[in-house]
Amino acid sequence: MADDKKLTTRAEDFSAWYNEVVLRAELADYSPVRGCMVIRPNGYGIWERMQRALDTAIKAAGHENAYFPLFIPESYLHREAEHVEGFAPEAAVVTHGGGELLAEPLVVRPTSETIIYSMYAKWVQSYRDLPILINQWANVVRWEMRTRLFLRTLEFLWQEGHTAHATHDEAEAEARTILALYRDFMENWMAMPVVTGVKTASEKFAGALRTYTCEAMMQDNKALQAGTSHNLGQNFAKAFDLTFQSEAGTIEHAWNTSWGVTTRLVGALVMTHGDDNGLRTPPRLAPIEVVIVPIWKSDEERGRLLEAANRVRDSLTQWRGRGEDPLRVRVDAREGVKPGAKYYEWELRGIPLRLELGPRDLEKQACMAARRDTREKQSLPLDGLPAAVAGLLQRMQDDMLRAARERREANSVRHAVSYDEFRQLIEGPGAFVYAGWNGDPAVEAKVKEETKATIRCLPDEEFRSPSPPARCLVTGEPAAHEVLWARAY
RNA sequence: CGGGACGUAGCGCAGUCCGGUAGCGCACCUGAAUGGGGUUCAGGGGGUCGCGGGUUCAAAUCCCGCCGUCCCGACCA
Repeated sequence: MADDKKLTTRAEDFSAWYNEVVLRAELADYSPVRGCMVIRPNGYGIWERMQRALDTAIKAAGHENAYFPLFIPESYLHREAEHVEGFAPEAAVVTHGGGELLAEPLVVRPTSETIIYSMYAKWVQSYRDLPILINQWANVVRWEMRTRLFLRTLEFLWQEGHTAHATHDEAEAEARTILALYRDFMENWMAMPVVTGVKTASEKFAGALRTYTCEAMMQDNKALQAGTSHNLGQNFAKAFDLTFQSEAGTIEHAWNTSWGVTTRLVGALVMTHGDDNGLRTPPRLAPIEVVIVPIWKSDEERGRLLEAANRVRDSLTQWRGRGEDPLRVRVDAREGVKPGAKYYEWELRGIPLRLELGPRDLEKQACMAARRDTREKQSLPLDGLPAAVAGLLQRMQDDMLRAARERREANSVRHAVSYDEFRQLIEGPGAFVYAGWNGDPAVEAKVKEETKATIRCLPDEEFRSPSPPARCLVTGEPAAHEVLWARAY
């Protein structure tokens, strides 16, 4: 039946809806190996846009790209006590090579701190060799028990930055700089607002001094950690003899940071912006921003309309009103597929703007423009079309961020007055709930146990309440912090 | 690893209780008409019914064993 074509609605079953969008928008597919994922061209195109934007920003912040090996000697993981505890259980280990049992097993990197800092140790002698600011684009493997397309796969793609500095303050500034960079990307490219802040001890990266996070709210009101930046202190420098001679002549351990974002961002995009018709992509991230659908009835019309559609495409792609960022346009000239079917398909795939061009439009020297985000249609004159389209795309970009922010604020509670009320909020539809915390890990654990909610972060200044709660939500003791609670992916 | 469900065409499923020639929808191929929001009609291709064993004249169906997947928990970007 025609019902096969319909998506499960978000309200009915968010998880089923999410999987359907990812599969049917051809972002990804399941691989023969459980928990791994094949990223299809449509999904990889979005990831490439993300990569390009992030890579540019990371380089502008003074970093260079390099590449370190996939295999890490197993003993490296064991050098930092907390790190091995965090990652050994989910490590994939190679025991054989060339048909022989290996003398030392090789771990497929779950993250590259150990291999990278062991190399930095060779490269650094003097404070003059610092800072080292390196980023790499790579894949990593973590043997998760349960997986989910894009959000948690056994293998995933990411960028991981690894820096070494002469002082704590410099490393701290670096970690904060990257956090701000991530937030800028998530908000201004992905149109996905995030709350930034610092993780609690129980939620921080294994081996870090402090972990900073970007927390996004998905449409089912669950939180998703979209990116992290760690001040590693001297923990890895001590484990890998990463030392330098200071200006004063003393031998010091370097201070490290590491930070990364992953293909999870593609999943975050779907769960932030998708609707009951499929994916919505903010124009800046869309591999194709505009699709032109010519409409014809006869062969004579077909030739005329295709020619017109190509002319419109050329006028858009050749326009330079956006500097070195030409409009990304595609003409859907397929025969045997009705226009309506094309509309549904491009909507499912999230193309921001559709231009319908039929005989009636051509007579009026106009075309019909349909926004993916609001599904509003308007007629645009072909004269001056590129500037109008670019303006419309920019407005869509802004509107999507605003809408996502409004949704988050509508589902955020500045602070719960009682633990009962808190539990009701968290166990109900779910939300971001800000509350007072006395700083005791036991309280954190108790709430997690009872409600499945975790402290997402101690939010940065700009996210805190104007009048923060004075008391700990659970114990009633004076509150040491205001924290953000949520159920999370 | 604990609790639950499922495994039949590329995808989604019915058929299993009560054994008797392998079915439906979508997708795909051919032809014609159609074409401004998922076209219609006609024809067609595609299956060791997860694997192995057993019962039976006869097994997708009943019995035994194995394997795999998904969902709920513990772990996580």
